[in-house]
Amino acid sequence: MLTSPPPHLSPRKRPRQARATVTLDAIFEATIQVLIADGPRRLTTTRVAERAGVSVGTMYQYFPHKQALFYALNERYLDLVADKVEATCRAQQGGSVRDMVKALVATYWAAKTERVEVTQALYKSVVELDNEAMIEAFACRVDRATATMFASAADAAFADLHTVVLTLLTSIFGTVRSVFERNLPMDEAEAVLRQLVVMCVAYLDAVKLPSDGGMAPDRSRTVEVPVHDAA
Amino acid sequence: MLTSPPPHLSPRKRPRQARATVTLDAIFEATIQVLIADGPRRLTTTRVAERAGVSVGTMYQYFPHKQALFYALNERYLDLVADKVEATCRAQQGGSVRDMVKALVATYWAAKTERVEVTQALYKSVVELDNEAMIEAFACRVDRATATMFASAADAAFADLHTVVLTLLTSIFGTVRSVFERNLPMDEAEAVLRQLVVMCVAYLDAVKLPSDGGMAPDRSRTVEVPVHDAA
DNA sequence: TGAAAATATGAAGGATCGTTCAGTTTGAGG
DNA sequence: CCTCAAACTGAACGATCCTTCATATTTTCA
Repeated sequence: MLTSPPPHLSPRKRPRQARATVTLDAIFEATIQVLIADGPRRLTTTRVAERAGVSVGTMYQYFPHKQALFYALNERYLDLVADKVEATCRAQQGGSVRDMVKALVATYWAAKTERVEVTQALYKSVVELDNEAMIEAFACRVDRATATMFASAADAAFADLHTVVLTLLTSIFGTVRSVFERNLPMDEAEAVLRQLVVMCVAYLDAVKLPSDGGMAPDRSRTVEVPVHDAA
Repeated sequence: MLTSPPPHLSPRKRPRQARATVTLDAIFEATIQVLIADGPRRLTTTRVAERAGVSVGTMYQYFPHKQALFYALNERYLDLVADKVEATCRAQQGGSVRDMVKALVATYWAAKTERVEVTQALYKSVVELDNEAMIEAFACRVDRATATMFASAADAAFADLHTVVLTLLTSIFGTVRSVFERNLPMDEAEAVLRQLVVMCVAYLDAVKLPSDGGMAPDRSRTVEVPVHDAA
């Protein structure tokens, strides 16, 4: 969590006892289930509470209002995805560009397909939520991890790494989202994904600096890419 | 409009007099404005009517309920975008792959940036709408036009045109959407767009069939790509 | 011009939903 | 076991909101 949520969206209190944690998890899971079953419009505080097996009042002990619940839910999810991407990036340090792209696409796709309905439900719950800051924070984490990874590539270097990474991630995330939106059948979806890897590799090959005949980039230590705050 | 909307979402009646047409346009425009100013959650039948300068009852003469209004609004918009893409595809018949990609990206981007707030507002209004069929219809039109265009390319041919087009469009549309979602500053957004073109061209170059030394594809007549219904 | 059709009005009904709070139950620590 | 804080309950309130319909106004056209 790079940035804490805006004050009006932050939780009321944190659970101190074990049962409270259980309750919170139940509320989150119930929210997802109601979102899937009834859609965002029929997602009601009462319905969520009922499904979670708690009373409405309990929800309001943790969240000042419905929006805060949504916010926390999405934040939880994005944090999880960011974790996975970061792990992948770490694992691919020093590898080939092709492997990096493959791993990146696979990781993101896996994270989104693990529970397809959840992903689609969350895409919808995002609406009407001041989630600019949240997305920004997510993007920041992923940008940084990806840039660090590509900076360590064994077989390529890039002049404008920032733009390259931005393009790559925007297109990967966007493409995956588009695949979900179009509701493509599995076989076509997977075909597009495979092609996406081809596309990204071809792109990186097109924009990489000409290799200096044998002088491989120094990989003796990990290059940390500085945080670049987009104003 | 390839498919008519599901019965429960179709308009109640069509305007027969001039003033009715004016009213309808006012309602659509008001919907957009309220969507932008107040967000989808505060978008109320009363508010829309008020902004449109008509009474609530008038709205219900044309739409059986609020959702139908949303549906019609989005359908209108998508039809417009599809029109533009089709026009571009027609204009690029027989050109080079690079020009085609450039034109495609430019057209889609222009359509979405013409009124940025509208685009973002509509992205949000789409939620919670049985718009699968609508998106499917849009995708169908655009897929077909794009496939026809690329089939006529002067400098390349493709083995699996269907998959290539699907990949290309999914990534272009997805990337544009992602750019909007991240709210990138204009200069970065445009940089990504330029890179996107590079990316697509590199991809097409990577998957095109090896040119048969001088035997250019027959461009004497336009090849119509058959409609491919995704079951 | 006059009647029929199309269009517009907006107060009122009915239903749902978010949120509160006074009171109860449960768990932790001494 | 006792006490206090933490956690939980759910009926009730107030605020909207969607939709209808009886009525009024405007346009068409014979």
